[in-house]
Amino acid sequence: MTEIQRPGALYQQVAAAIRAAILSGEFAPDSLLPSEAQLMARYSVSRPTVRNAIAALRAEGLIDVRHGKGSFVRSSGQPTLTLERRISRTTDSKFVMPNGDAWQEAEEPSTYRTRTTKATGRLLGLAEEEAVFGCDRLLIDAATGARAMHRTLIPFEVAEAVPVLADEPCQPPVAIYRVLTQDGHKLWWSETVRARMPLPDERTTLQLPDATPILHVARVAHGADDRPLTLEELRIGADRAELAYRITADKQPARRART
Amino acid sequence: MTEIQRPGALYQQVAAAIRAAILSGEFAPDSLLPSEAQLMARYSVSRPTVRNAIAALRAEGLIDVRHGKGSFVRSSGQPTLTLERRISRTTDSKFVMPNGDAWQEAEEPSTYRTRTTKATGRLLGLAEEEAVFGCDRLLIDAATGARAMHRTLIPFEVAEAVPVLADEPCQPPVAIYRVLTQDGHKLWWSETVRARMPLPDERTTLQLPDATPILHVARVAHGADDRPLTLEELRIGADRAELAYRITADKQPARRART
DNA sequence: TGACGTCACTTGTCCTTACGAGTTACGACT
DNA sequence: AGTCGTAACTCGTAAGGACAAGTGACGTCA
Repeated sequence: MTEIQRPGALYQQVAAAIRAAILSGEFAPDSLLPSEAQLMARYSVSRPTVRNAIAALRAEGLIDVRHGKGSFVRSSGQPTLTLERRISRTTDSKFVMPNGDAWQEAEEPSTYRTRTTKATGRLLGLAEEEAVFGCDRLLIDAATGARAMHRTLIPFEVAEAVPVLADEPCQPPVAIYRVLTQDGHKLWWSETVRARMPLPDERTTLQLPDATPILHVARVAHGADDRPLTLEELRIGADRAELAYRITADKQPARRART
Repeated sequence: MTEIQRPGALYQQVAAAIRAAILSGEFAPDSLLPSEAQLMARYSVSRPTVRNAIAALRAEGLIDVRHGKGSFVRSSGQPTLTLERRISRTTDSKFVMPNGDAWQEAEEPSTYRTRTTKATGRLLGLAEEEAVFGCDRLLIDAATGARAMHRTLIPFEVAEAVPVLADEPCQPPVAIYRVLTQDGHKLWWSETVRARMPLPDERTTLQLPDATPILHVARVAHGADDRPLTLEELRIGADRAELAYRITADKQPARRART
């Protein structure tokens, strides 16, 4: 089991041996791996080689290393927080989101004026550098402790058409949906999901472990004429959260794929 | 601009300086960074320190390094392949998926018998180690060259109820939908989206660059009594693909969040 | 008994040196 | 003119040493 294979660089052989030992169950989840010194002796390699192998396994998200303690097999921990991306209406015409009341706001949401980037502008049907209201929230799931960054963007043009929004643009999403509906819009939403590695500031505010990507969800609320009204961005560590959608077949034949 | 900040380890200061230079635009996307030797001179540090800083930036997905050539600023490349996760029915009762005909199959799909894992069993409403049909496909997008791994799992019980499936279980998803519908099922689908770092074999078959997570989508087709019928898994590099969903408000009030 | 200091262990950082391997361009030889 | 080898660059791998910093246990001292 501790044998070293032929192919590739030495540190890759060491990494492959440790990886195989982990996947085979020889090293159980949450258990302590041999120390660097022990691995040096076990495979007869130098410390840089061992550290290089360990760095590779960290980048794969297989192990966690704690200064002064050692390397631990990461518990792949399937069960996570499932975010149901549905929106419902109650009988008294309020909007409700399945996970809505499980989140706690870590601090007062901060409102500000900002401008669209190329990406956010495209989603809102605006050019770059258009003025919008922004509202940032840091959400914490009460049960799991999972953290999420939430941002709402509202174009000035949309807010000005709805006095309640222009007056207080930083409201919870479901409240904004209600206001827009009362303004005569029949809402539907489009979401795009992306995954990427976090920037350093996202890594710290979301308290992410090594090699943990984030899910980046952009939800656009569409109203009359299918015009984009608001944009919500949700960023959450992919180690603890998954997204859930419901799909039903629509009747129109799909248009031809890109020409 | 080449100044080194105070906080943290030397290599982190170097990494922060380079990162700031990239984000400020001093180093444009796709441009060549200074070589390791030049960075050693610029910051008066040793080569391991420079390499450690570069390794940190690689893990963040900010740069790509090519052996013998140098380090390049990764073009953050927003525009990607958008996978519309919708399902439509044509007038002649076929099912169509928006991106369906843009994919090419890299090789013959392989059918086999396998068993559910804990995760796939849960999604199919089965226990662990239940026998199922499996069908793997490697898909390549004709336009962008993006690669995706696709797998369909069909429980024996479901296939046996539909002779066409038991006879030839490895059919395209839309064909399976049609067969199930002709068998009397009124279909709807649930999808769960996760992101994680790829395993080594996924890294190679999907040809992923460094620090690139994968999107892992599991789609379950539900039929009569909302019983799970089939499971499709799609794995694709998050550097080139994004998922798109459409949401409409449903009427039922959402149940209380977990107690 | 309690508090605290020390020590032995862990990983983190940083340096020096050496050579292997991929890339490119230049120049000499045919 | 064309071909090919070499040289000079790049990053990759590997070894050695030294010290800093976090952790936990043990033992001493009050």
